[in-house]
Amino acid sequence: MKTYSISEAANELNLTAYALRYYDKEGLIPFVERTASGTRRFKEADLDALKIIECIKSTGMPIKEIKHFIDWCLEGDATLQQRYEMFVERKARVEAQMEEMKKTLEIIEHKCSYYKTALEAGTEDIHKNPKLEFPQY
Amino acid sequence: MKTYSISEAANELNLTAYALRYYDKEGLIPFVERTASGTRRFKEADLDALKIIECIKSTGMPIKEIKHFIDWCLEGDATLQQRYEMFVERKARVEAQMEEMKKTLEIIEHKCSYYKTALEAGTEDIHKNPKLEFPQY
DNA sequence: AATAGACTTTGAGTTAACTCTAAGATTTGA
DNA sequence: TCAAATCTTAGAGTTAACTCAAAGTCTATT
Repeated sequence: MKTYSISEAANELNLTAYALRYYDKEGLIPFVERTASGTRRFKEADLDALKIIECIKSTGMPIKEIKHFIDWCLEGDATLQQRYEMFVERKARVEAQMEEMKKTLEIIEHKCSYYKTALEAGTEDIHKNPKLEFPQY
Repeated sequence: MKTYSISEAANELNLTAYALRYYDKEGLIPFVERTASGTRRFKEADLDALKIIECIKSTGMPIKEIKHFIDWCLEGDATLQQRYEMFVERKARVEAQMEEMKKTLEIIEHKCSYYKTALEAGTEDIHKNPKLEFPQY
C-alpha cells in the first residue's frame, strides 16, 4: 500500500510540511501512523481525510473547532448526531457566504463599469454628482 | 448635513470604533474630517466609501493593499487605469472563490446525506468499505 | 560505510487585523 | 455647571495559523 512522507503529503495537498505538523500538534490528524522510529507515514485515506479537513476549513471553521469534529469521529456512532448537525450548519454557512459573495460581485462589477467609463472619458468627473462634494471611490 | 460620531459610524457599518481607528491609522480613511478639537465626524459619503472598503476587504484583499487603492483615489485621474485593473482582478478573484465554494458545498452536501443515512441506520458502518481499514470521516 | 538530505521535536518568531488600556481632553444632558 | 459618557492618542496585548531555527535522528544512495 502506497504511503507518503510528510513533504510528499504536503505536496499532494498543496500545504507545507510545517502546516501538517501544526495540524498534528493541534490534534487534527491523530490517525496518521508512524514508523518504529517516529517518522509519519501518510496513507491515501489520510490524504482523503485531510481533504475533508481542508474543505471544512474553507468554510471558515477554525482549527480548534475542527478538532472537536475529529474527536467526535474517534468517539464513534455516539456522536453521529453532532456530526450531522455540524455539516448541516456548515451547509447553511456556505450558502450564506455565497449569497454575500453574489452581492460583493455585483458591487465589484459596478465598479468595473464605473472605471471603464471613466477611463474612456479620461476622467472620473463624468460620474461626479455636483451635489456630492466628495468622491465615492 | 447629518454626520456620525465614531461609535455611531461603527454601528452603522457593523464594525467597532477600535476597527475604524485602526483603519484610520492604516490610512484607509484619510477623507474623514475632524472637529476643531480633533473628534472625527463621519459623513454619509464616508460611510459609503467604507462600505466599498468592506466590500473590497471581503474579497480577501489585505488592508495594506486597499491602502494603495485609497492612495490612487487621492491621486486622481492619473490612476484610473490601475483602479480599473484592480477591480477587474478582484472580479476574477471573486468568481474563482465562488467556483471553489460550489465545490465545497457539494462535498458538504454529500457529508450531510452521509450522516443522515448513518443516523437513520444508527451506525456509520453502513458506509464502511471493508477494504478500507480506516474511517474516511 | 559514509554522507547528503529528509525526518523529528521544542519552542520561538511572524503577520494580520484587530482589541484593549491608560491617561487625558471634549461633549452632552440634567 | 458639573458629572457621566464619549472622544482622543500611544502603545501594548491578543489570536489564529502558520513558519522557522536549532539540534539531533533517520534514511537512501553511492
